[in-house]
Amino acid sequence: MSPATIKDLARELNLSPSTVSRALRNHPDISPLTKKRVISLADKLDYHPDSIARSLQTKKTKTIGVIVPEIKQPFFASVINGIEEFAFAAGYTIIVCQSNETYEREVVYTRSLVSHRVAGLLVSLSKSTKNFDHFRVLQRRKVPVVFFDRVSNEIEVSKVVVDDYNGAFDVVSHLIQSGYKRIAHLAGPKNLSISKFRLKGYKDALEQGNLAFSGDLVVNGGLDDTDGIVGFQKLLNLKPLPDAVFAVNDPVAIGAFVAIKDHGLIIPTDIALAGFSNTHMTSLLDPPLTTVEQPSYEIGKTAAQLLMEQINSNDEKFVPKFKVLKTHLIVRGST
Amino acid sequence: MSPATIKDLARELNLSPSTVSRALRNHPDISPLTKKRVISLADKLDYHPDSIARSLQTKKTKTIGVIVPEIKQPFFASVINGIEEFAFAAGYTIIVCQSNETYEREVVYTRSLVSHRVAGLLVSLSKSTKNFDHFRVLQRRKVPVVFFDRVSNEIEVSKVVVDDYNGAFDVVSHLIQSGYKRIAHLAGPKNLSISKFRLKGYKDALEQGNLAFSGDLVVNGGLDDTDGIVGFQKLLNLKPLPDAVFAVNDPVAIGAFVAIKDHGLIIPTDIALAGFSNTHMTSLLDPPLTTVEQPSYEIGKTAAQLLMEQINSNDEKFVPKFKVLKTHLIVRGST
DNA sequence: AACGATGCCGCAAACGTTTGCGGTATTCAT
DNA sequence: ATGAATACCGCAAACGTTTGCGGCATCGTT
Repeated sequence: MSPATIKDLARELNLSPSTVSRALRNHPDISPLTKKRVISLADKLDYHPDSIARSLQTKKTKTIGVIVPEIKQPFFASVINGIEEFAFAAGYTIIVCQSNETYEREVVYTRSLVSHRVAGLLVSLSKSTKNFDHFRVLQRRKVPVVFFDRVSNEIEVSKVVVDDYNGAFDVVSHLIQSGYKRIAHLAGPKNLSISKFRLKGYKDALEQGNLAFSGDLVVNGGLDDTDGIVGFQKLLNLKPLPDAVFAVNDPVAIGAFVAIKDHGLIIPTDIALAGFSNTHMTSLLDPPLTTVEQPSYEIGKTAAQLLMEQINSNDEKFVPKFKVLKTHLIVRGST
Repeated sequence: MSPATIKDLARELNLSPSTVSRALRNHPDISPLTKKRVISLADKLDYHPDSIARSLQTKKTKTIGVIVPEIKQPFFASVINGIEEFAFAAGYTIIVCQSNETYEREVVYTRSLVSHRVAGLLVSLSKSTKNFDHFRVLQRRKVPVVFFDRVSNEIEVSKVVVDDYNGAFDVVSHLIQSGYKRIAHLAGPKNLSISKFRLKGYKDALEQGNLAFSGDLVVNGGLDDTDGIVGFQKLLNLKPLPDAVFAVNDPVAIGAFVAIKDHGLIIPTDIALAGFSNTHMTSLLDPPLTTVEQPSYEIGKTAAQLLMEQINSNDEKFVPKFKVLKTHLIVRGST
């Protein structure tokens, strides 16, 4: 019927609940004999400790919260994969939330996770959050937080990102060395760290390649494939068409990809195209997409790792760490 | 510092914890005035109820467990998306686990979720689980479970699947009507329901099209793209090559896709190819892949919905429901 | 024989809620 | 003025754990 409790075991064995509790956790105060008796009865009755009750007592919990913009984006799915693996190995479970790129749901979820007394939080910011008070609340409550991928420097927490700047710099440099002269950029939301750094890498690569930067060549948009489509439409208005496009990420690149094909242009002879992320499928396009590899699984893993360290450290003054993971240029047929 | 509790509010207002508790939940016994006082102090102190403590008392919890084989598979990511949306709207949070296709982790996770006293479980079976005792335990404990996509009829619970049989039947019929005569099938793990039904649909479509079924033309494998690659290698041993391939799902189809191209064969003139799932990217292949649309988001949504119904129904004898969602053939360039 | 050390175990409080029951003051009808 | 009804609130127990402290035997030492 209803699950067996410690009291049930105690009654059955003529012991006190305290003794049973200690026996189950292998406390030295308990004799080997009673330990055996307790344990054998425990799995005879299929006893499993009520983690709710335990959490209430210890004021600790073995679950961590994860907030991502969207689960279905392959990048985030892969990050979650990494988080889950690491968390599982550490005996933690993860509760997954998606902000759907909205600020409101992000704060609702942080509240909810606080209510759940999670041991820590792993979050990648929604593209529309410009206010960070909900994270300051967490800091006051001393619940560890680490940002990944979409980070902000308004909050002092550990962060793990990829080297967006150098990734962008490398891929644009590659375009330049391949002879392209008018390189456009489909940029992401301005307030996102990834957008800023990739734009900066783009600019600096142009400068180093002695190519003039022109505001006309960068169009701001979102992060989805539809943004790639409308972004490319805008580029079509330019007098001399760009001969290359660097998209802020793979979905946008894919959008541009179909838009380019729809316009009858040939990749990479008419126009080159490069993305960012190395989504699994981009290698299967025709031509396959040049992009920069983003170690999504590792991002998740090291973010979880950083969080664990912070959870297990009772240092009064924890100094946030900042990890940037190397990217890796992958040259394929699209450039 | 440490979060405000109901006792803190009570002390501050010279009330009893019971009154505060009732005031917060808008209990009719409490005067409008004290309700106002309580509520205003509550959000002044940024009070949020401790759901741990509440769960211990009410023996209910507002979280549901989700077990999938792998998060990073786009299909499951999309299902989780649907689950999360529905759960959020109902005030529930989800804790996500991946079995990594292993039986052992599946049982570990069911135990863990029981310990967490989840309100219910949503699970898609790992391809290697042939024993179902861990679910019988859940039934004895009366915790609602619903299977989705990867189901088993050894356990009597609600299930939601897509119409694998007709989906397969339709796509193979389409191949036949397009004039293909030697249609091979890259099948999935034998014990999986989806494999069985898709194979059956394949067979019946052949029969109805007056094509002989031949065991040589079906090779068994897994569900990943690598399985598609090795599966197609095996097909190359056949005397007259097959002129069409129906893969058990899109990843396998993609594996076959690259294997076919590597062999210099042209799709669809030399050989046709069809998949199953309508993974977002398959439309971008060249040629784009014919496949059958699987409403992944809806699967998640209705699975969550079924679970909620069961959670909220205190019917003694709950009769499991079985929902099969329509599939939809999508004909593209690969056939 | 007396003493301290050690091994093993139970008592009781606590974690933050919820809830049945009872109690007091106020109101209303008579 | 008396009674009953009503409005509002507190007491105390409970949910299933964990843990500090103290207690009783037993053992070894002198």
